[in-house]
Amino acid sequence: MGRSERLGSQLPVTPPTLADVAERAGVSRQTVSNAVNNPDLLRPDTLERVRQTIAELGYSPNRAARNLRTRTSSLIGLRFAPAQEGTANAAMDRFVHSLVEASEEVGYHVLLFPGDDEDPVGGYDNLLRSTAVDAFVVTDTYLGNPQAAWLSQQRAPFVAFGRPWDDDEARHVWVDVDGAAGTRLATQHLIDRGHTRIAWIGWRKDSPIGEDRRSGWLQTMHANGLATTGLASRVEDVVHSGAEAAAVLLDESEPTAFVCASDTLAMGVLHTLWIRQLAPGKDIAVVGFDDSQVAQVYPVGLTSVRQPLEDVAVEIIKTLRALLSHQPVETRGVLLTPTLAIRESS
Amino acid sequence: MGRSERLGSQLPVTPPTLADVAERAGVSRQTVSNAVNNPDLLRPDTLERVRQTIAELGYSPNRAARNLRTRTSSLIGLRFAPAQEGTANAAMDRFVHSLVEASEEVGYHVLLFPGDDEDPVGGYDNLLRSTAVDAFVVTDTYLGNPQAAWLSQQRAPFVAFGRPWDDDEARHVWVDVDGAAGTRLATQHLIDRGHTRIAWIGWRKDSPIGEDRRSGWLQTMHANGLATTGLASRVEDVVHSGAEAAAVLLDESEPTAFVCASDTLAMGVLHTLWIRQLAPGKDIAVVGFDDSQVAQVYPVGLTSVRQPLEDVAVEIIKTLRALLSHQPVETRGVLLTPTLAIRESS
DNA sequence: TGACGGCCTTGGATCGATCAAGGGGGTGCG
DNA sequence: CGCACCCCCTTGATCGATCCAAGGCCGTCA
Repeated sequence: MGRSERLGSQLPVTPPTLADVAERAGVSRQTVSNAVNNPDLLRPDTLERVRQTIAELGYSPNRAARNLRTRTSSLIGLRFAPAQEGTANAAMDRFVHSLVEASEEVGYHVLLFPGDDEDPVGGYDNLLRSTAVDAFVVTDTYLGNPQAAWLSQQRAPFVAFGRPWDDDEARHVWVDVDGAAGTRLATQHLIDRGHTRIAWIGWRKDSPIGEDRRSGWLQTMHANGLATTGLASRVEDVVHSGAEAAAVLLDESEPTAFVCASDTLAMGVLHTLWIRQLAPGKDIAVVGFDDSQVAQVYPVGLTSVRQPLEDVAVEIIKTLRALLSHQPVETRGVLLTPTLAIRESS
Repeated sequence: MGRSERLGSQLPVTPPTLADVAERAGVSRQTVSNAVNNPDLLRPDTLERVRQTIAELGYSPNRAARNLRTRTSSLIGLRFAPAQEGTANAAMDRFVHSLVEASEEVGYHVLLFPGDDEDPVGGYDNLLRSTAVDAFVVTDTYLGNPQAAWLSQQRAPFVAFGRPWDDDEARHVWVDVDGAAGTRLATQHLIDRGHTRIAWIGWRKDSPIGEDRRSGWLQTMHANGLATTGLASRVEDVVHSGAEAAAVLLDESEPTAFVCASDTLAMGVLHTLWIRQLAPGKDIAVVGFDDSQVAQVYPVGLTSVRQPLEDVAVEIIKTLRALLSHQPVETRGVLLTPTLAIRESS
């Protein structure tokens, strides 16, 4: 029902209140409240009658009133930063959607607020002080970002997407994707395809995420008794850096395959291959990281490590609920394993 | 200040209320309220005193209480759908960020909720009934989508991003980007580069957006006295369709340039060029639409029409504010002009 | 008959900000 | 001197749901 009825009816100027429902159903306000929040307390027939009236009137509890009384908002704050121009990093889009879906499942909504590099905690502070959100999801836990520490100190409930790499003191809960496992997958995949000289193009050494991903490549190479000297390069995360690194590696070490820390870098590699008339997937294999739209749309599909962002979102919400209901959180961190989206480039 | 003080202080278990501030400042609650909302009503010295106390206590009005009393939420609802896998359409990401920024400027926040093709108005209905949001921004105004009509009927305030193509009855306000102007820019750009045989690859005829973009190409060609017969193709918005269309057009009509309705299709064209050993930008020019990350990251930078999403967001918020303050909205629709991001492919 | 438990009602207070009306003190004017 | 008036501030009621405590009604069982 609902559907056609809703299409036909028009919302009154002021929506019905709990008292309206109570009067119409011939019960007390308390009973209506119970029908909504503690159905078990009602006798089945009364419950049915109240529910019917609720449906007839199209009643829905006023959020503001409920929020005020219960001191909750059912809102989760998320600082929304757009993907950087000129990179292939499109993870945010998919993650946000997953988070919105997962939140909805348990009655939460996602509230976005802008970020400000000048005052990284300002947005959080405002929302917290005005009790506009119940909790936060923090996504940018990179080196030196004060948000997690600050939120912890404020005793604000939050879950981080990303490990507290640099901070052994951190006591907050987090969910992350095992980058090393991703590059292990990628490297093993290439080894299974018969490659032995597999190069790594990653980020600069000050990126713990980059070093983590690199370690997956390194481990797998060694575990398979393969040499790695002269096969690794660390550069900026921009296309032309990836292209240059690939050119140098090809000249000096003659790899037959590349594993990259990002799709952006992988695009650089593909560019170099194109210039040198080398066919990706045939002459040289390439694997990227993030399974961005670029990887999916590039004419020679780019094999890429795909983060299980849907699962990350579900895990985050699950943790958040435990946190908010003051249940003891059993594990401080959850590490999920990515998958490999295999395409023509490998 | 603020910053260092905030970092040092810890939020109390329950934040200070208006009454706390009032007592500490030696004034009444109403006076504090006025200090926040109607500073003009206070004598300068009183105002200063109250403001100082507010700063000392770190007071911020409780959202829920304010929302309840004023019957507003300062929240704008946006249905968040992720970019389709396998396409290059990354506009949502940038648009959402722009909207979040523009909202913040005027004291609004963006609330995301998931979409459901089964029940397209369900999410809107819930939020509306529970008075959780003040207004909506509707983005998917494609053919046959009942949202705009439904919201209009409910008298729910909303602004659409996208024209009501198919509905002459529509009386709601909207903001849109002039797609035809975009393809005019693209086509003229190619003509200026000396091209005369410029092909069009667009979407199927049932897409009004596609037809709009196509008309820009057509107009510009004719305005310059150039022939268009045999130079147009309408296909699905997937990479391989673009590739096939390009192959056919190259064989049958020998164009020297392509204007595409999307970056996805443009990628298809680039693929065909690659197979045929034709150099994009040298042998054949290509222009896409949307300035997606793919266009930016593709090794041969793809020239692409860029929608002014920041301006769209600002315009939407401006309109929304007028709508909510019951000011007469002077114009029913606003049409913004895109720009051309010129890269190596043309 | 009385005690008891299940189910509902009643009345009130509460969350914290805002609205609407009212009060006190000073000034100006007849 | 008295009254009107304005400025600045205060007071009580209100938004709608939830929480709490007390009690009523009815049927069952000892």
